Amino acid sequence: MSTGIKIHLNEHLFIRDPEDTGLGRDIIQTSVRMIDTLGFEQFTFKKLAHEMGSTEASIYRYFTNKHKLLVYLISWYWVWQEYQIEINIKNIGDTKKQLLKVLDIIANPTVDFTKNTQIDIEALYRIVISEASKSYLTKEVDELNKKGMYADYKRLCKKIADLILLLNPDYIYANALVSMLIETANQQAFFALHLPSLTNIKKNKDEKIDVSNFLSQILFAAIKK
Amino acid sequence: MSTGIKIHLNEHLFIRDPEDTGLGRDIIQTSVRMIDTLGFEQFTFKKLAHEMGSTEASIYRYFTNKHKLLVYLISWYWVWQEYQIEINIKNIGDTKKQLLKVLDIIANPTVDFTKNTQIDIEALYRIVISEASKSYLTKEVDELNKKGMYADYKRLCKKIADLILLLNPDYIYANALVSMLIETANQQAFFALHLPSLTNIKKNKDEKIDVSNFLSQILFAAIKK
DNA sequence: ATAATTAAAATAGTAATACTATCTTTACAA
DNA sequence: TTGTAAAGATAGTATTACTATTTTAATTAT
Repeated sequence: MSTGIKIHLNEHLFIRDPEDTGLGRDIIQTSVRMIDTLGFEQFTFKKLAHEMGSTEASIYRYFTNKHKLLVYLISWYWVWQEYQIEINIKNIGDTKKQLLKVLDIIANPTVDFTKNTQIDIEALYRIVISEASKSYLTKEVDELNKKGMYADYKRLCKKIADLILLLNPDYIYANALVSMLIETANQQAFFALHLPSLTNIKKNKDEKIDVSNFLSQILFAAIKK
Repeated sequence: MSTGIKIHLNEHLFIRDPEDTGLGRDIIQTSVRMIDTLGFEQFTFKKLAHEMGSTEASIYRYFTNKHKLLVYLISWYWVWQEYQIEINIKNIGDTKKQLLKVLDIIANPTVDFTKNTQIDIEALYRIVISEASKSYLTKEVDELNKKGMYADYKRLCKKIADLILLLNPDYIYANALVSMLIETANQQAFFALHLPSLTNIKKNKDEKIDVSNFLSQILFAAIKK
């Protein structure tokens, strides 16, 4: 399915496009693994360079700093999600069923997808759960937003909001509802793992967390006429 | 109303209780102002010490590191919120009206409250909006949780969930709903300020952001039988 | 085939961060 | 007056987050 797709991202996200070179792809691959295991705060370019057998200076030719690399990775994820959603709903006629599928993909992104050769999607999904909000929760947010760094996330939200408006054109909170649902998907997954008393979602038999029922209950209750 | 209340927090949150000494209170007061203006990443104990006319070493006698100080401040905020909620709903008979008041307090915490002499609540609220999730989005979360560092937040959520269960005892997602609503209140306020296309909430005439209508629409739609 | 260009490695260095340690001064209490 | 604890003063360390420079290797253009 997603094997070999090339994801092109806003050029402000990097200095040199990491998709273009072996070293660039290695930076992405290795940083995903390392941020997943170390957490974003403990992750450094020095450790990354050491792990890759490269140098700090080489990495700085691709990304100005580790925060930009995080923004890049999260953006990559949203583009990948948009693609997954697109190919999975295009043959569904009913808008309500399309939305159910969308929520399922958002809540269970690593189920039922073909392995991507480049990026460890399961690790990236864990990064999204724990670190995604740090990509915008920064004093730089307005500056970065002006440069279009959150465009991929915003486009994904808009597409889903448009589906909602198809079902209920009078609903005035479509954008808020969508961003809430996406953020909630990751947040509740985090709570299920670390602060279980804040949620009702539990691991199922396969040790997986499925927030999609909660999300769809909220969504369809909210937009009911 | 809240003038002079002394808020007592889990003793694992600090080394020496900052409420006990002048220097301690100064640390809290000044750090709230500085984290608000600089953002958490740019804020350091060195800058704080310099601003206070004290020394780094002195601050380290109160908090092991700046992250713990953040956890302390956020925890302080939830205790303060719980208190605001308590005194504001105790004379309301109807549970539904109580919940509406709760959402109003969560969404508009700085409206209609008596000034606290110690802490700049408006600055602290801005910190909550931009930095609160960083208090738990860390690799240390399980360790900190075990020590009870998130107990105040969890207790607040539980109290609100109990109100919801009073209205609809069969609702299976009460905890998830509450944590979603609280997180959403701050998130949508952030989006309204910095990523407006992700929300439908706009500043009103007084330049204030009021998410409470959105929250109540979601809440009551979700728990409707 | 050679020269020109570019990528990346190797090395070095700096300012700031996140601490830790120690010693002195001050204050107040026993 | 002596003891104790808080806080100030000072110093120092390892790590972080970079920047700069030089060298080597690989590609591409002529």
